[in-house]
Amino acid sequence: MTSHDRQYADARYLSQLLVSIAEQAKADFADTVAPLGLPIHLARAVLLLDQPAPMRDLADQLACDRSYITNLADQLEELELVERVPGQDRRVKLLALTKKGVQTRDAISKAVAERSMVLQRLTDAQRETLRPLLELLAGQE
Amino acid sequence: MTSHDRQYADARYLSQLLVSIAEQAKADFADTVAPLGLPIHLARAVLLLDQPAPMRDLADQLACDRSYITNLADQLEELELVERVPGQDRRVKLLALTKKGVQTRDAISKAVAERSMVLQRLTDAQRETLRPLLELLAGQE
DNA sequence: TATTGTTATACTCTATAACTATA
DNA sequence: TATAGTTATAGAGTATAACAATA
Repeated sequence: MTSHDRQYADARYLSQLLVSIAEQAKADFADTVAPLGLPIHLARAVLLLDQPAPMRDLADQLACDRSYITNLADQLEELELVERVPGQDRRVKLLALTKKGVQTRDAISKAVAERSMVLQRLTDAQRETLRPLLELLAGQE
Repeated sequence: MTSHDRQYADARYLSQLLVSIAEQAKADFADTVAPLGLPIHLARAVLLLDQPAPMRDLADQLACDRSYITNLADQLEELELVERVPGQDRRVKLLALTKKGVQTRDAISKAVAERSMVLQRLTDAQRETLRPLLELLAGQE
Protein backbone atom coordinates (compact mmCIF):
# COMPACT_ATOMS: atom_id res chain seq x y z
CA MET A 1 0.00 0.00 0.00
CA THR A 2 1.49 3.33 -1.02
CA SER A 3 1.35 6.36 1.25
CA HIS A 4 -1.03 7.82 -1.28
CA ASP A 5 -3.41 4.90 -0.87
CA ARG A 6 -3.18 5.18 2.88
CA GLN A 7 -4.12 8.84 2.73
CA TYR A 8 -7.17 7.96 0.68
CA ALA A 9 -8.23 5.15 2.97
CA ASP A 10 -7.76 7.52 5.87
CA ALA A 11 -9.83 10.22 4.23
CA ARG A 12 -12.60 7.76 3.48
CA TYR A 13 -12.65 6.52 7.03
CA LEU A 14 -12.77 10.00 8.54
CA SER A 15 -15.42 11.08 6.06
CA GLN A 16 -17.57 8.13 7.03
CA LEU A 17 -17.14 8.98 10.69
CA LEU A 18 -18.17 12.56 10.02
CA VAL A 19 -21.25 11.44 8.14
CA SER A 20 -22.34 9.06 10.85
CA ILE A 21 -21.69 11.62 13.58
CA ALA A 22 -23.69 14.15 11.62
CA GLU A 23 -26.61 11.79 11.24
CA GLN A 24 -26.56 11.02 14.90
CA ALA A 25 -26.35 14.70 15.77
CA LYS A 26 -29.27 15.45 13.51
CA ALA A 27 -31.36 12.67 15.03
CA ASP A 28 -30.44 13.84 18.54
CA PHE A 29 -31.44 17.37 17.65
CA ALA A 30 -34.77 16.18 16.30
CA ASP A 31 -35.40 14.13 19.44
CA THR A 32 -34.42 17.02 21.65
CA VAL A 33 -36.78 19.53 20.07
CA ALA A 34 -39.66 17.12 19.39
CA PRO A 35 -41.06 17.44 22.95
CA LEU A 36 -41.34 21.18 22.32
CA GLY A 37 -43.57 20.39 19.35
CA LEU A 38 -41.06 21.62 16.80
CA PRO A 39 -39.86 19.90 13.67
CA ILE A 40 -36.20 20.30 13.00
CA HIS A 41 -36.28 23.20 10.57
CA LEU A 42 -38.57 25.32 12.72
CA ALA A 43 -36.27 24.78 15.68
CA ARG A 44 -33.22 25.71 13.64
CA ALA A 45 -34.92 28.87 12.43
CA VAL A 46 -35.78 29.88 15.97
CA LEU A 47 -32.17 29.37 17.02
CA LEU A 48 -30.98 31.53 14.14
CA LEU A 49 -33.28 34.41 15.01
CA ASP A 50 -31.11 35.82 17.75
CA GLN A 51 -31.67 39.15 16.07
CA PRO A 52 -34.65 39.98 13.84
CA ALA A 53 -33.57 39.01 10.35
CA PRO A 54 -34.82 39.39 6.79
CA MET A 55 -36.43 36.26 5.47
CA ARG A 56 -33.87 36.25 2.71
CA ASP A 57 -31.03 35.91 5.22
CA LEU A 58 -32.72 32.93 6.77
CA ALA A 59 -32.99 31.31 3.35
CA ASP A 60 -29.25 31.73 2.93
CA GLN A 61 -28.44 30.35 6.36
CA LEU A 62 -30.71 27.34 6.01
CA ALA A 63 -29.60 26.89 2.39
CA CYS A 64 -33.12 26.72 1.02
CA ASP A 65 -35.42 28.64 -1.28
CA ARG A 66 -37.18 31.85 -0.24
CA SER A 67 -40.53 30.24 -0.87
CA TYR A 68 -39.77 27.64 1.74
CA ILE A 69 -39.01 30.36 4.26
CA THR A 70 -42.46 31.80 3.63
CA ASN A 71 -43.73 28.34 4.54
CA LEU A 72 -41.64 28.19 7.73
CA ALA A 73 -42.58 31.73 8.70
CA ASP A 74 -46.27 30.88 8.35
CA GLN A 75 -45.85 27.94 10.68
CA LEU A 76 -43.81 29.94 13.17
CA GLU A 77 -46.44 32.68 13.21
CA GLU A 78 -49.13 30.07 13.68
CA LEU A 79 -47.22 28.87 16.75
CA GLU A 80 -46.86 32.50 17.88
CA LEU A 81 -43.10 32.19 18.07
CA VAL A 82 -42.35 34.81 15.45
CA GLU A 83 -43.77 38.00 13.98
CA ARG A 84 -43.24 39.51 10.57
CA VAL A 85 -42.17 43.11 10.97
CA PRO A 86 -41.61 45.51 8.08
CA GLY A 87 -38.03 46.50 7.29
CA GLN A 88 -36.68 49.92 6.40
CA ASP A 89 -36.57 48.73 2.79
CA ARG A 90 -40.27 48.18 2.34
CA ARG A 91 -39.84 45.06 0.24
CA VAL A 92 -38.22 43.34 3.20
CA LYS A 93 -39.94 41.61 6.09
CA LEU A 94 -37.99 40.79 9.19
CA LEU A 95 -38.77 37.80 11.32
CA ALA A 96 -38.61 38.70 15.00
CA LEU A 97 -39.07 36.34 17.93
CA THR A 98 -42.07 37.03 20.13
CA LYS A 99 -41.80 36.77 23.91
CA LYS A 100 -42.87 33.17 23.59
CA GLY A 101 -40.35 32.77 20.80
CA VAL A 102 -37.53 33.98 23.00
CA GLN A 103 -38.52 31.56 25.74
CA THR A 104 -38.66 28.75 23.24
CA ARG A 105 -35.31 29.67 21.80
CA ASP A 106 -33.75 29.63 25.27
CA ALA A 107 -35.33 26.28 26.01
CA ILE A 108 -34.08 24.77 22.77
CA SER A 109 -30.67 26.24 23.26
CA LYS A 110 -30.35 24.80 26.75
CA ALA A 111 -31.73 21.38 25.84
CA VAL A 112 -29.49 21.09 22.84
CA ALA A 113 -26.36 21.99 24.76
CA GLU A 114 -27.18 19.66 27.64
CA ARG A 115 -27.77 16.69 25.43
CA SER A 116 -25.03 17.36 22.92
CA MET A 117 -22.58 14.59 22.14
CA VAL A 118 -19.87 17.18 22.19
CA LEU A 119 -20.50 17.80 25.87
CA GLN A 120 -21.29 14.25 26.89
CA ARG A 121 -18.48 12.45 25.16
CA LEU A 122 -15.56 14.86 25.24
CA THR A 123 -13.58 16.45 28.01
CA ASP A 124 -12.85 20.17 28.11
CA ALA A 125 -9.36 19.52 26.78
CA GLN A 126 -10.63 17.37 23.96
CA ARG A 127 -13.07 20.07 22.93
CA GLU A 128 -10.23 22.57 22.86
CA THR A 129 -8.31 20.28 20.53
CA LEU A 130 -11.31 19.63 18.36
CA ARG A 131 -12.33 23.22 17.84
CA PRO A 132 -9.57 24.43 15.49
CA LEU A 133 -9.82 21.26 13.44
CA LEU A 134 -13.53 21.73 12.92
CA GLU A 135 -12.94 25.37 12.06
CA LEU A 136 -10.53 24.29 9.37
CA LEU A 137 -13.01 21.77 8.04
CA ALA A 138 -15.76 24.35 8.06
CA GLY A 139 -13.52 26.53 5.95
CA GLN A 140 -13.32 29.48 8.33
CA GLU A 141 -9.61 29.89 8.45
CA MET B 1 -20.26 34.02 32.92
CA THR B 2 -19.83 30.87 34.96
CA SER B 3 -17.64 28.02 33.76
CA HIS B 4 -20.83 26.07 33.36
CA ASP B 5 -22.20 28.66 30.96
CA ARG B 6 -18.96 28.66 29.06
CA GLN B 7 -19.12 24.91 28.62
CA TYR B 8 -22.61 25.23 27.21
CA ALA B 9 -21.68 28.04 24.86
CA ASP B 10 -18.74 25.96 23.76
CA ALA B 11 -20.89 22.90 23.17
CA ARG B 12 -23.34 24.94 21.14
CA TYR B 13 -20.61 26.39 19.01
CA LEU B 14 -19.01 23.04 18.30
CA SER B 15 -22.37 21.48 17.59
CA GLN B 16 -23.14 24.19 15.09
CA LEU B 17 -19.79 23.65 13.43
CA LEU B 18 -20.47 19.92 13.18
CA VAL B 19 -23.86 20.53 11.63
CA SER B 20 -22.54 22.95 9.04
CA ILE B 21 -19.61 20.67 8.21
CA ALA B 22 -22.03 17.79 7.82
CA GLU B 23 -24.24 19.77 5.47
CA GLN B 24 -21.27 20.76 3.40
CA ALA B 25 -20.03 17.18 3.34
CA LYS B 26 -23.40 15.95 2.22
CA ALA B 27 -23.61 18.53 -0.54
CA ASP B 28 -20.05 17.68 -1.64
CA PHE B 29 -20.93 14.01 -1.73
CA ALA B 30 -24.01 14.70 -3.84
CA ASP B 31 -21.95 16.84 -6.25
CA THR B 32 -19.27 14.19 -6.45
CA VAL B 33 -21.58 11.33 -7.35
CA ALA B 34 -23.97 13.31 -9.56
CA PRO B 35 -21.74 13.00 -12.67
CA LEU B 36 -21.99 9.22 -12.25
CA GLY B 37 -25.75 9.56 -12.53
CA LEU B 38 -26.39 8.52 -8.96
CA PRO B 39 -28.56 10.21 -6.37
CA ILE B 40 -27.09 10.25 -2.93
CA HIS B 41 -28.81 7.25 -1.45
CA LEU B 42 -28.01 4.96 -4.35
CA ALA B 43 -24.38 5.95 -4.12
CA ARG B 44 -24.31 5.34 -0.39
CA ALA B 45 -25.88 1.93 -0.85
CA VAL B 46 -23.28 0.98 -3.44
CA LEU B 47 -20.51 2.03 -1.06
CA LEU B 48 -22.02 -0.09 1.71
CA LEU B 49 -22.21 -3.21 -0.44
CA ASP B 50 -18.60 -4.17 -0.01
CA GLN B 51 -19.93 -7.63 0.77
CA PRO B 52 -23.30 -8.94 -0.41
CA ALA B 53 -25.72 -7.98 2.33
CA PRO B 54 -29.34 -8.70 3.27
CA MET B 55 -31.67 -5.87 2.38
CA ARG B 56 -32.57 -5.66 6.01
CA ASP B 57 -29.01 -4.81 6.98
CA LEU B 58 -28.95 -2.03 4.45
CA ALA B 59 -32.13 -0.61 5.95
CA ASP B 60 -30.41 -0.55 9.34
CA GLN B 61 -27.28 1.08 8.00
CA LEU B 62 -29.13 3.72 6.04
CA ALA B 63 -31.61 4.17 8.89
CA CYS B 64 -34.66 3.81 6.69
CA ASP B 65 -37.61 1.52 6.19
CA ARG B 66 -37.32 -1.87 4.48
CA SER B 67 -39.85 -0.78 1.88
CA TYR B 68 -37.56 2.02 0.85
CA ILE B 69 -34.73 -0.46 0.35
CA THR B 70 -36.96 -2.38 -2.04
CA ASN B 71 -37.28 0.88 -3.91
CA LEU B 72 -33.51 1.49 -3.94
CA ALA B 73 -32.80 -2.11 -4.93
CA ASP B 74 -35.19 -1.79 -7.88
CA GLN B 75 -33.34 1.29 -9.08
CA LEU B 76 -29.94 -0.30 -8.57
CA GLU B 77 -31.01 -3.37 -10.53
CA GLU B 78 -32.37 -1.13 -13.25
CA LEU B 79 -28.92 0.45 -13.47
CA GLU B 80 -27.35 -3.05 -13.46
CA LEU B 81 -25.22 -2.21 -10.46
CA VAL B 82 -26.70 -4.83 -8.17
CA GLU B 83 -28.34 -8.25 -8.24
CA ARG B 84 -30.72 -9.81 -5.77
CA VAL B 85 -29.40 -13.22 -4.76
CA PRO B 86 -31.26 -15.63 -2.47
CA GLY B 87 -29.87 -16.13 1.05
CA GLN B 88 -29.50 -19.35 3.00
CA ASP B 89 -32.57 -18.29 4.99
CA ARG B 90 -35.00 -18.32 2.13
CA ARG B 91 -36.87 -15.26 3.32
CA VAL B 92 -33.74 -13.20 2.84
CA LYS B 93 -32.45 -11.64 -0.34
CA LEU B 94 -28.90 -10.42 -0.52
CA LEU B 95 -27.87 -7.48 -2.63
CA ALA B 96 -24.62 -8.17 -4.44
CA LEU B 97 -22.68 -5.78 -6.65
CA THR B 98 -22.39 -6.76 -10.29
CA LYS B 99 -19.12 -6.30 -12.19
CA LYS B 100 -20.38 -2.88 -13.21
CA GLY B 101 -21.40 -2.28 -9.60
CA VAL B 102 -17.89 -2.99 -8.38
CA GLN B 103 -16.43 -0.60 -10.93
CA THR B 104 -18.91 2.05 -9.92
CA ARG B 105 -18.18 1.54 -6.24
CA ASP B 106 -14.46 1.95 -6.88
CA ALA B 107 -15.08 5.09 -8.92
CA ILE B 108 -17.27 6.59 -6.22
CA SER B 109 -14.83 5.64 -3.54
CA LYS B 110 -11.93 7.27 -5.33
CA ALA B 111 -13.84 10.42 -6.25
CA VAL B 112 -15.13 10.86 -2.74
CA ALA B 113 -11.71 10.47 -1.16
CA GLU B 114 -10.06 12.83 -3.65
CA ARG B 115 -12.56 15.58 -3.11
CA SER B 116 -13.03 15.14 0.61
CA MET B 117 -12.67 18.16 2.85
CA VAL B 118 -10.79 15.94 5.24
CA LEU B 119 -8.05 15.49 2.69
CA GLN B 120 -8.12 18.97 1.22
CA ARG B 121 -8.21 21.00 4.37
CA LEU B 122 -6.21 19.00 6.88
CA THR B 123 -2.61 17.87 7.07
CA ASP B 124 -1.66 14.29 7.87
CA ALA B 125 -0.92 15.28 11.44
CA GLN B 126 -4.21 17.07 11.83
CA ARG B 127 -6.06 14.01 10.58
CA GLU B 128 -4.23 11.89 13.14
CA THR B 129 -5.37 14.24 15.88
CA LEU B 130 -8.90 14.35 14.60
CA ARG B 131 -9.41 10.62 14.30
CA PRO B 132 -9.67 9.63 17.97
CA LEU B 133 -11.90 12.60 18.72
CA LEU B 134 -14.33 11.62 15.99
CA GLU B 135 -14.25 8.04 17.21
CA LEU B 136 -15.26 9.24 20.65
CA LEU B 137 -18.04 11.33 19.18
CA ALA B 138 -19.23 8.44 17.08
CA GLY B 139 -19.46 6.42 20.27
CA GLN B 140 -17.05 3.69 19.28
CA GLU B 141 -14.84 3.70 22.30
C1' DT C 1 -46.13 -16.22 16.06
C1' DA C 2 -42.35 -13.30 14.19
C1' DT C 3 -39.54 -11.87 10.29
C1' DT C 4 -38.15 -10.79 5.22
C1' DG C 5 -39.22 -8.52 1.36
C1' DT C 6 -43.03 -6.46 -1.59
C1' DT C 7 -46.89 -3.54 -3.01
C1' DA C 8 -49.91 0.29 -3.01
C1' DT C 9 -50.57 4.41 -1.17
C1' DA C 10 -50.00 8.70 1.16
C1' DC C 11 -47.46 12.10 3.44
C1' DT C 12 -43.53 15.45 4.18
C1' DC C 13 -40.11 18.26 2.52
C1' DT C 14 -38.57 21.34 -0.75
C1' DA C 15 -38.08 23.54 -5.22
C1' DT C 16 -39.82 25.93 -9.59
C1' DA C 17 -42.32 29.34 -11.93
C1' DA C 18 -45.22 33.06 -12.17
C1' DC C 19 -46.87 37.02 -9.59
C1' DT C 20 -46.84 41.68 -6.58
C1' DA C 21 -44.80 45.34 -4.54
C1' DT C 22 -41.28 47.83 -4.06
C1' DA C 23 -36.47 49.69 -5.33
C1' DT D 1 -34.45 46.30 -14.53
C1' DA D 2 -33.63 43.67 -10.25
C1' DT D 3 -34.98 42.13 -5.64
C1' DA D 4 -38.16 40.49 -1.44
C1' DG D 5 -41.73 37.89 -0.41
C1' DT D 6 -45.93 35.13 -1.85
C1' DT D 7 -48.75 31.68 -4.18
C1' DA D 8 -49.86 27.50 -6.52
C1' DT D 9 -48.10 23.54 -7.97
C1' DA D 10 -45.15 19.66 -8.72
C1' DG D 11 -41.55 16.49 -7.64
C1' DA D 12 -38.43 13.85 -4.74
C1' DG D 13 -37.91 11.24 -0.82
C1' DT D 14 -39.66 8.35 2.49
C1' DA D 15 -42.93 6.07 5.54
C1' DT D 16 -47.22 3.25 6.74
C1' DA D 17 -50.11 -0.63 6.38
C1' DA D 18 -51.49 -4.82 4.58
C1' DC D 19 -49.72 -8.93 2.40
C1' DA D 20 -47.09 -13.41 0.94
C1' DA D 21 -43.52 -16.51 1.92
C1' DT D 22 -40.76 -18.54 5.19
C1' DA D 23 -38.96 -19.51 9.83
